Amino acid sequence: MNPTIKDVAKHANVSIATVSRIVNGLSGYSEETKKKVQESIEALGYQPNAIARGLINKRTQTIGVLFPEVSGMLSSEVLEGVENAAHDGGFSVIVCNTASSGKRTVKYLRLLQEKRVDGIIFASEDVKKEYYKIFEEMKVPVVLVSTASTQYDLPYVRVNDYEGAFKATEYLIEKGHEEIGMIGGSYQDPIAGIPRMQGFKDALQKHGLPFSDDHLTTNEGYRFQNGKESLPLLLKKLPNMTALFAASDEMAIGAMSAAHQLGVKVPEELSIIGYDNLKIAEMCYPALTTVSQPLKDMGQTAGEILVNLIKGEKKEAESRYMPFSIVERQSVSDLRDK
Amino acid sequence: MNPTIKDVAKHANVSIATVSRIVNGLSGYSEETKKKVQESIEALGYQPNAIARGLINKRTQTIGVLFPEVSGMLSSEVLEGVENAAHDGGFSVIVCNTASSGKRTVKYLRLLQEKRVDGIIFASEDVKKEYYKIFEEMKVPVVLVSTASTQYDLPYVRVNDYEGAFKATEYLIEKGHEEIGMIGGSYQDPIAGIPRMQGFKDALQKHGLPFSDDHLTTNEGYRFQNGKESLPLLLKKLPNMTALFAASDEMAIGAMSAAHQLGVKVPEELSIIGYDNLKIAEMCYPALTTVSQPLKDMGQTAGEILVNLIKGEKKEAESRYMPFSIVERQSVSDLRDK
DNA sequence: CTGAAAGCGCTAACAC
DNA sequence: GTGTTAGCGCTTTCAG
Repeated sequence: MNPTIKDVAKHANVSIATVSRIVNGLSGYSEETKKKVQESIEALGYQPNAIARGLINKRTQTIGVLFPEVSGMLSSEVLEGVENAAHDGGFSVIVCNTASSGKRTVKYLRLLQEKRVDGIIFASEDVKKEYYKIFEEMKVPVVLVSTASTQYDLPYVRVNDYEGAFKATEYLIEKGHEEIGMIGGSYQDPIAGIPRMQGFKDALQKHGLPFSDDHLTTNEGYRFQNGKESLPLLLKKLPNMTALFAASDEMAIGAMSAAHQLGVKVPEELSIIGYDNLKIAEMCYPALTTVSQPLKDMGQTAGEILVNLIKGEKKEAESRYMPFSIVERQSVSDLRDK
Repeated sequence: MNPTIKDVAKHANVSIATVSRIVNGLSGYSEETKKKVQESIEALGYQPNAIARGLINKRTQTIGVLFPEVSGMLSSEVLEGVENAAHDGGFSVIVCNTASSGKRTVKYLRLLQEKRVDGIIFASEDVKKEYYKIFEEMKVPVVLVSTASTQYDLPYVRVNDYEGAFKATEYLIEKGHEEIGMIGGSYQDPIAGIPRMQGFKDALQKHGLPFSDDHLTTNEGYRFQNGKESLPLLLKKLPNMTALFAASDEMAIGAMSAAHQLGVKVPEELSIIGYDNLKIAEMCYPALTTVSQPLKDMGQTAGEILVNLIKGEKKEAESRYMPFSIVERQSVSDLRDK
């Protein structure tokens, strides 16, 4: 067995209380005993038991992070940021893969409750009533990242999707495009779906460009396949389309792939702008112009907010809109050049 | 505060021992008291405290996973597999980002030791002496994934890199290529570096093809940039090169990107085969032919082995070579067609 | 079948 | 300065 505080106390000929004080950097002992105890700790290879500590402090120094999918490129960047902030704040992070399943999510939340995590980061999904009830039961702070709750007042860290989509569309318009299509998400998705489509529409309208259902395809997901399948549909509805806004980078790259297959040249015949700025955006050819979400920063910020909330330094959490920007690469051509 | 076992006992008018038995599904109580207790549990919303449990059982039902980089596409797929297996086995997983830093790794290992994790998964890095010493101190099982230890006898889950590289090269040769180059890793890297380069050389030799330093560039890392920078170098050394084996998909795609810029057509003028089969391999254009490592499966398998080790079902861990395969897509052309 | 009590490793009063 | 002691919430003998 690992040595305990008792063993150290015995070895150093002091009481366990003294050892505890020294280990925790409190006051109340002479330099002499301190040295003695530290030698004993060294000699025995003593490591304090965080479990016992947690039992008494009611603090586990651990947070839980829930993702709909841990291997997604979006999630993994956010996770890196969260892990970073947590670690800096002295916390460990338990990852949970909800697989977008309500049952799994509830199961995980219960687990995190039993494990007495000090806080939770909830990513990329809508907060259902069941979840919120558990949050309340747990009485630990919760921070949303890359999502927001339509019904509950929970702090979030995200970018303004409406604005991002609006700007992306305007960017295309500024480049001289007039027949612009969009590969969108779902009208059921209040987070990434509706706002991005609305931003698109409003930008067209503001600039006096027409919008109809022909300008848009909706999709269940935001994956490569969705984009790849959407492009031909969109092209059929809008044969003169010169530019395209995709609601995610994966979709944009899917569309690019479909374009290659159809012999449509990007960006010469079709300009494409994506959304997210995943690592792949700069790896594809032509490199994708896209709306950049500071994914890692978002994770980091969410982690920091949570840590502050746990430490009680901030009572009320401030939600944060993170700045987005348009990263210009090679997938959009300027029609005004001609 | 959350209700404790005491509260439940009081509410149900029984002793805490009885509640404990019922909660843990042990025997020794009447159906009647069981019902009574369950109602109390329900009424109070009681959740057993895993911390207190862990203190007494010396089991936290938690494992730690160390990655050199959590946002890498390789790591994130492995992580998903690990998380899956762990969850199925009733364990939670704490992720740790070592950032390839020895200091950070040691710090994390200490942390995991304090948190009393039941086991560790160590990914993609060589096991240094310092690490191994801590593993021994901790007395918990360790499983390596996507790496192996040259010095220590630790169970691992990985693919045979030498074989993978050998087959990839042979694949190119079978397609009629004779001037074949390689973008490799480092001779300092005994895991992914040397074996893949050796496999490449040996395959050339077996088929009577020449090999010299001109056929290879070495790199510090396996990233997109490394590949992108390597291609021009290689092309200068080996102007007649018709095919290329890259030691990672990222490098392959980097090379592809450089080829596009140089006006070299893939696969018409230059065939490229990668290594890993990341999700991006099918997203790029042309879709990348590559050596597939079953990343998620590897994580899953490593997780299962670790769980078995912890549960004591298997005393000695069997290391596992996972099967690789060549996924044919569009980045390699068949010279014999002409 | 059920309860009392010891104790997991530690912290935090409270004494001396 | 330092030690004693009472728990944290739970499991597990050991009695009854």
